[in-house]
Parts: sequence; structure tokens; C-alpha cells
Amino acid sequence: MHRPRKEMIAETRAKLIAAARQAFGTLGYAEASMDDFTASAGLTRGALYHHFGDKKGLLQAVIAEIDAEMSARLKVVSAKPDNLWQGFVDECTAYIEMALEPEIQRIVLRDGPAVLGDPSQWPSQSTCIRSMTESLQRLRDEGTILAVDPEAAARLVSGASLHAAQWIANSNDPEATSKKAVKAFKVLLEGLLNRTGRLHQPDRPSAIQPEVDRSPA
Amino acid sequence: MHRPRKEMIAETRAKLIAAARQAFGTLGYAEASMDDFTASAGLTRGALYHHFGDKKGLLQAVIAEIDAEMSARLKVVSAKPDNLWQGFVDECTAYIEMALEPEIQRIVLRDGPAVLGDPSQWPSQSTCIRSMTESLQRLRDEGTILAVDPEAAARLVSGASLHAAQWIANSNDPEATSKKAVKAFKVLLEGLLNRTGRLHQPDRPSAIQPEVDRSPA
DNA sequence: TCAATTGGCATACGAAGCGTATGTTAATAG
DNA sequence: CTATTAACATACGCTTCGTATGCCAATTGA
Repeated sequence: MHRPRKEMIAETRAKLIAAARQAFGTLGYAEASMDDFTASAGLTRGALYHHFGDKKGLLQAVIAEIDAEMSARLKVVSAKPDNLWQGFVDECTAYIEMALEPEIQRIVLRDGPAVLGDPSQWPSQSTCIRSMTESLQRLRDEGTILAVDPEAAARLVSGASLHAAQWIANSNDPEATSKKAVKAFKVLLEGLLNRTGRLHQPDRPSAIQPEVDRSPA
Repeated sequence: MHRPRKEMIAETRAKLIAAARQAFGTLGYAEASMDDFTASAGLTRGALYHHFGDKKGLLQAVIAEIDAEMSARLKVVSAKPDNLWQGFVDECTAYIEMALEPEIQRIVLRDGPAVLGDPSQWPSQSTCIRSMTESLQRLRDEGTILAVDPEAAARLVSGASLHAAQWIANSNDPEATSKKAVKAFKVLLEGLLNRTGRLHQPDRPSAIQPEVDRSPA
């Protein structure tokens, strides 16, 4: 049999990624010693260099794994409501919530860009951006939002979400900060909405309307 | 006389910051060797550790300098038009343009957060955010925008700007990408506008209206 | 079944780079 | 005029990374 062989190899790969993910997520990329976390997986740097080339290669693998998980979660969330716009809003909210998780924040949002360069150039191509772009494309086809470039809007929205999340995460009062951020975020999102009257869509996206305070300061 | 003495010290500090700024901006923080760039300033690491404690301390000093420059530029831009809203839009545009500069992108936006943590916690407190927050505060007092938290909006907007800039900078066709990004950005910004009718402000912010395509896709 | 070879992984080695501890010199204070 | 402080340079050790090398198990082909 040649199965156990392949399985062992896959297992060491998985163990390395898991150990690195743990170390990167807690200590950060720069402070994580390859000797240390390979040892914690019962291996040495030899295995690491064999499978991933170098430290950056391992970081890529870790990020690819996390990115896939994030994308899967987003897809589930955005598909749940029957209303497309509501699905998009939920997707953004989920994105913010994910960006609040320390592991994602540190590995994907902080160390990743610093070590691997701009995320838009990554092989994983930030699958989340794609997911969001597709959602916006559908909303545009539907006539719910204005004629903006879906990818552009997706990038802007994700950028705003991301910063909101970092702001919240490092706030003294995350609860209060979160409230303020989400409210402002929804107001901003309304800028995308087509306000020329109801079009193709029988039920207009009213989901977020009640939450917005339309009275001036 | 004790003037030359103080001047010499200030000069070495300035030389170190300048050399580090050059090295960090081109090679990046991690790849910049302290031995190398201190030598390029005609000094050694001894001077560096004496004045800045460690490598991170020097990065802080460099970022503080750049941040001050950015803030000054933003203040000038936003104060130019008599229309507050137009001033704000110009400020955002200027922010994007600054974020396109490689030195700012690398030092302040990429390596800075990775090494020093979230910018909202920096001593310089991202002066740019403050500037933008103040602009939004005035717009809210004026009734031009909705009753959102100014700081929250400022952070969201700066986050979106920042990502737009990185997207543009790494694009194959920066010109085309920039057009798409700016258009989507202005649409998003409109979400902030108070659309309940004209209020305190006699001339409504019409500056960006003509640029928006209101027809659905 | 039995070489031969490949590939997974460990060990050993060399090269930087960082931080600290220790000078050395010049300026200020008393 | 001496003593002390402050601005730097020099020297050392420690950690870490990357590569080169070696070993052993597993697969392959006859």
C-alpha cells in the first residue's frame, strides 16, 4: 500500500501549518522562531524547508488556509437571506466580525501584507474580495445599487470594514465603538443604493433603512 | 557657547532619521540593516541605540516625521475651497494620492502597523485621522452630513481610501483603476450626505453630484 | 525478491543581524 | 581645574535564518 506514505506526508504538512498558524497568530511572524514551532510539532526546520521553501512560503500556506476558511464562512452568511442586499450587508458584517479575531487580524491583515506585499497580488487573491465582488455584481445587475465597478466597490467596502474592525478591536470600549462603527458603516453603504425609484426589484432594500437616523445633527 | 553642541546632536538625529527613512522606504523595515544605513549616515549603531533605544524606536521617529508632513499637506488641501464638503472631498482625494507614494505606502501603511501595531494606538495617533475627524465634525454641525460619529466615519473613509490607493498602486493599469476607484469612492461618500432637503447650508454640496452616474446598470 | 533510486526529513555549518556591555572623548558644572 | 555627564564607537555573545549534507524508509522495476 502507498496510502499511509501519502498520509504521513500530508500529516506533517498539516502539522507544520498548524504549528506555524499558532505561532504566527500569537507571537507574530517576525518573533516566531522556526526552530521553536517546528519543534513544537515534533519536527525540525528540515521538514519546513523541504515542504515550503522558506519562512515566507509557510506564511503563504497558512494564509491560504485561513483565507479559504474565511471565504467559506462569507459564502454561507451571504446566501442565507433571500434578499440580495441583506445578504450583502450580512456579508460585510461577517467580514468585520472575522477581522476582529486576533488570529486573522495578526496573520492575514497585519503580518501578511508586510511580508508578502499587497494582498491584491496574492495567489489566493483574497478570495473574500472576489466573493464580495460577485455579490455586488449581482446587486448591480438587479438594479439595487448604482452603476459602480463591483470590484472597486468591494475593495473600498472591505477596506472600510477592515479598519473598522481594527479600530474596534483596539478600542477601550469595544462595545460602544462597535455600535458607532456599524452605524456609520451602514450609512456609507447606503451611498451605493440606487435611489431613483423602485426598479427591477419589487421589494426595495429596506432592511437597513430603519436603523439610520436621518435627522441632521 | 553651547549652541553648536546642541546643533550637532540634532543633526545626528536628523541624519539617522533621514538614512533610516531612505532605507525603510526602499528596502523595507525588515530588510534594512542597521549597520548599513547608519554607516551611510557616517555613524554607527551606537548612535542609534543612544538616541532611539532600538530599531523600533527609530521607526517610530521616522513615522512621526512622515505623519506630520502628511497632516500638514492635508490641512492645506482641505482649507482651500470655501465649501466645507468640497474641502472634505479634496482631503480624501489628497489622502489617496499620498497613499500612492511608495515611501508612505511601505513605511506608514505596511511596515508601520506590522511592527508597531494598530495605528490608532500610535502616539502620533495618526494625525491624519484627527484632521479628517475634525472636517467631518464641522460638516455634521453644518447639517451637510447625517448624524454619524465623526471619528467612526473618518476611520471608515480613510480605510477605504487606503485600500483604494493600494489597489491602484499595484494595478497593471493604474490610470484605469484609479478612475474606477475614485468614482466608486465618491458614490460611497454620498452615503454620508443629508438628503432630507436643504437645511442650514444655502448652497448644497453639489460638487460631486455631476460626476455620479445615477442610472442603474 | 532484491537492487536502485527517489523523496522525506534531520543534522551540521556558516553568515548576518540585533542588543548590550564597555570603552573613549569632549563638553558642561561646580 | 577637576569631576561628571553625555554622545558616540567598539567589541562581544546570542539568536536566527538559509543551505549543504547525510540518513533512512518507501517505492519502483525486473
